[in-house]
Amino acid sequence: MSLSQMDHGWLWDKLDAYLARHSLRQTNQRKDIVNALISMREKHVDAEKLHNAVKDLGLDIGLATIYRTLGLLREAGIVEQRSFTDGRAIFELAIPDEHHDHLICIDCGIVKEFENEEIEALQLKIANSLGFSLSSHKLELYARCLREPCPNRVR
Amino acid sequence: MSLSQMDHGWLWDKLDAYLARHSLRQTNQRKDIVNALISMREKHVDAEKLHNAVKDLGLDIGLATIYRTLGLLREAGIVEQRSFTDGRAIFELAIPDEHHDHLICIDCGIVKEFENEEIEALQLKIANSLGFSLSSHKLELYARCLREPCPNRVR
DNA sequence: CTACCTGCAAACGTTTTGCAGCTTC
DNA sequence: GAAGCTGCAAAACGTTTGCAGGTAG
Repeated sequence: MSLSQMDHGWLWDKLDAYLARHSLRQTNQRKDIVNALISMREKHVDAEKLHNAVKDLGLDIGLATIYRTLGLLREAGIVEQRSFTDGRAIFELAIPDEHHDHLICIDCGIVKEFENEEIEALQLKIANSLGFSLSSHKLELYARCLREPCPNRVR
Repeated sequence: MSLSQMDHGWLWDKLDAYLARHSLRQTNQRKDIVNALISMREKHVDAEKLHNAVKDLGLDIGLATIYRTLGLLREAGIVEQRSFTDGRAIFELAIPDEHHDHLICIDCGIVKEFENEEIEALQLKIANSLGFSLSSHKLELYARCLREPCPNRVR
């Protein structure tokens, strides 16, 4: 077992369990894609970025398989799917007990993560008061850096 | 001035101001699209629904113009663009001082609106503590009706 | 040997764009 | 009459799917 596999033991366990439960196969492509995903610096990746990361490891996997595997990982609860501003889907490892929300800079697009228990509690309360049981939520803050010009700006 | 135009005076003022400020033209299509948007029962519409509403008024406007006008209305601060679960863009009138967030039923897709000052205040605090000035936010709760089966379910 | 999986290319649904003609100012 | 605007059709975009061949269990 490689180092990165050790760091993410929960992930491989979860994947194995999901595959077994649904009578799906362990394939090299799936392992390679997960390894590429783990090794990426960026936490928020889209299918194309992941495809490139896989290629950079010298592997040749079709984009369709990337999409199919990301869908599988989402169903298995291993990644979360988001969307932010543009149309494309963004995926992120769903590390157990590490829920967080996102603040996105409207100048440079940088994504900061934060946690706030108070807001989480209020969300539960709101859903209940409307007669619903909360399943998940999406909270994104769009904001501008207080220092001008934005120090993260690239363009 | 029609009744619906009276009800939405702020909107026409805002549109006129935006058009003037950017040296853009007043056209029948733009007025017709805004009127169709105002007259719709559904608060959350996509481009196709709006296109159909326009057609139902006996008007013949191209889908491309619907998209272009919705983009203009967004830039003018007259509508807000969202996305919810599926890929398509959803638009909603951005009524001044009537901000709200959304709870979406994961069974039937019905959208409930809610407001919560406490959460809004916490968001401001969080953005500031991260060194940002909050511009806008998106909060969506995905939840399941407490009564089974979901009374809103259509399928 | 029976699912299941993959790569490829084609299809998909939504949104954008190039262009020729028309409208607004 | 110059600058915008529109409709149309075609293109673009990210994503999904059908299929023929390959692979895991």
